[in-house]
Amino acid sequence: MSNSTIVEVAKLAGVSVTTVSRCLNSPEKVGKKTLARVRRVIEEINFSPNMLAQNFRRGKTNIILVVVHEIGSWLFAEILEGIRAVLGTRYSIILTESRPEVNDNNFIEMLVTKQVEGVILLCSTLPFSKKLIEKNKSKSLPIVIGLEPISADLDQFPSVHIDNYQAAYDATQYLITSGHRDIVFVSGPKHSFVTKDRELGFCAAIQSSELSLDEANILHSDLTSNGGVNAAMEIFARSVMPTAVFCANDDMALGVLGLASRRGIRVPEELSIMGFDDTRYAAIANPPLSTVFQPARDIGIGAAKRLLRAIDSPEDSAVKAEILPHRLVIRSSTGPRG
Amino acid sequence: MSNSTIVEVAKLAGVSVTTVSRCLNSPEKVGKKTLARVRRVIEEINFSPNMLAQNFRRGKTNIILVVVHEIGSWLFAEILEGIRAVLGTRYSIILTESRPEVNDNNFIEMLVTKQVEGVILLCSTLPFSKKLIEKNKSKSLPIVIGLEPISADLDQFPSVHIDNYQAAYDATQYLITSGHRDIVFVSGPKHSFVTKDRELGFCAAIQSSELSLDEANILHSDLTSNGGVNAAMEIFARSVMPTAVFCANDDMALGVLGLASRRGIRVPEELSIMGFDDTRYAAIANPPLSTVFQPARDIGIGAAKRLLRAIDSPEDSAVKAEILPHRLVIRSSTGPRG
DNA sequence: CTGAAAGCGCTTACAG
DNA sequence: CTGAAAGCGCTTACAG
Repeated sequence: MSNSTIVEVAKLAGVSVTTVSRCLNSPEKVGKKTLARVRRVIEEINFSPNMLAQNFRRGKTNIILVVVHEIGSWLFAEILEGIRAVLGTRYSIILTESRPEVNDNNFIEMLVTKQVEGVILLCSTLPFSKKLIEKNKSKSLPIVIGLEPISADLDQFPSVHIDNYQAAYDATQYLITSGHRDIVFVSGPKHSFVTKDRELGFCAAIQSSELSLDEANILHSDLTSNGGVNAAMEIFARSVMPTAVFCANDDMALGVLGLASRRGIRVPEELSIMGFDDTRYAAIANPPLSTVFQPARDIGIGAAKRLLRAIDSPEDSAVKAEILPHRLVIRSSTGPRG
Repeated sequence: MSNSTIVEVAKLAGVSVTTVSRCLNSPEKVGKKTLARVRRVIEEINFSPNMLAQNFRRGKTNIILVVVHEIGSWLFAEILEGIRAVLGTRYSIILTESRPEVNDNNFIEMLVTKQVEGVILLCSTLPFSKKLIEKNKSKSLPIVIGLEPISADLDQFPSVHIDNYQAAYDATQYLITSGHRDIVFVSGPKHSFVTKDRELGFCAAIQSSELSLDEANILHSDLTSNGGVNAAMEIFARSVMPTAVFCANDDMALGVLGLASRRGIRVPEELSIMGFDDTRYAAIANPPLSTVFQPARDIGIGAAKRLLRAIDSPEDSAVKAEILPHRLVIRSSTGPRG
């Protein structure tokens, strides 16, 4: 199939290859009758242009790179779906994971080698951020950031995310309003920028109430269910237990919830647990998890649209962050202080 | 960067472009001194070959297509990781989802248009299976199937998966041995080939015991937590409840578990619940979910290796299925009949 | 609206 | 071990 080339089509249609090429790429510049004839031939011999040759000639790869922290998570899958929805037909998407276990220091090599036309960053911690900026400078590689606020050196790029600070503030305030006085926040790794913002929001909410902020009430752990379990072990070992735990993401919260139930701690009577993300497992947890919803799909769509804009008109560099709305989702894992 | 070309390198090194090309692609055919000189120049001007030109010239895209049912699931993420681990450096991976909501009937177009060099199928229900076979015939497009047994017309392709029949048989037998007499199996959609095998295994185990197989004890639902909730609603509405539910995957089981707890049904005292896949949420469910482990990562690795073999030596068509081991993982959601 | 011709950056027989 | 030359399948000024 498709060993046929543009010259064959030209021959059969009795036109030049130039004309055939135009029929393919800018049909409006071709006479109606000619166009029809060429199209018929294309149809007949089932011709489709060799994309390899096109890419080469045009110097375009039609590839964009998406860097996620971890592909397995529901959140990223959702964002990706959004990205695909807008980029799907035009670009192929190459995925790279940024977590250290994945040996993708060939990341930069990818940029050179695969010659990607744009990058969407969905992760905060980049070992290679300087390199990236350098690339962006020298080759004007379009970059947009999604989901996470990012290190200061990357804040020159457009981004799409919720107000993590405010969201955490809201969630914390909800817990305070429910009567909780002793709330611990389980944050992510110290270098994580998303969770940093959420941590700040938590602190601010605590301080704007009459409560005092206890440093011991901020824990750092992995953003996984296992990380949640570990944090929970530390919390449950305390002589005086908090009455509420607010986790920086749902997976952690699910981990805390899991250990709580294994330890016979009643949720929410003895302990309220709040997550973040509104992952699909939050709703079916036992008890169903209260959490903060963020519009993952829209984040993907937004990021992709911005990237497209950046690619199509590099000069118009409206570098501003696009803030999407978040929403508290209160289910049964939280309640008034017991 | 890399506006430099092979001819520049040739000029600077005082050799022909042919030689530079050889240094890149078959250095063993080049004299040591020449090679060293050329390499120094390449280093100096930071040259890297234009992959677009290479691909075009070689007629290779270095792209393989992976079709998954749904990218968000832990299982697929794990398999993908396996695939990447073996294909990563050599190929870019394009992902397509096969679930109907995703409008990817451009799938076949992808094959033509993107000119992929191989396909890994991780889903059973293909609207386009005939087309695919046709392609495979006409262009000798290498195809391998992973995770799922597939429709009869596709069984000509190599595949990598567990023995789903036996795994379900084992799980069912475990439930029977635990004293359960009234077990319902929540299967996937009727056209799903994986769950069909599991269903058959379930039936066989029931029949090989002294129990009688009741058609009403086989339900069909979506392979999602929501599908599990729906199935559970039907089950819980029965005048006489089963003492065990075996779900075709973990997400469903988690859904059943969720509804059970909301309805105040004690698990496993009143109801044992068993899943399939050993998803990462199984371990932290409340109570932790008994399930069947399948080596997702190894499935990915196996499938990728086979694809590589199929690409590299098309003649050697050892079309046999590779069966990987499964394992029962008994946690707390199952127990002796109450 | 159409065509002849140059050229994109490589690879690969072929000849030596 | 090395090089001159053809060519992969397109696109794109340029000219008409």
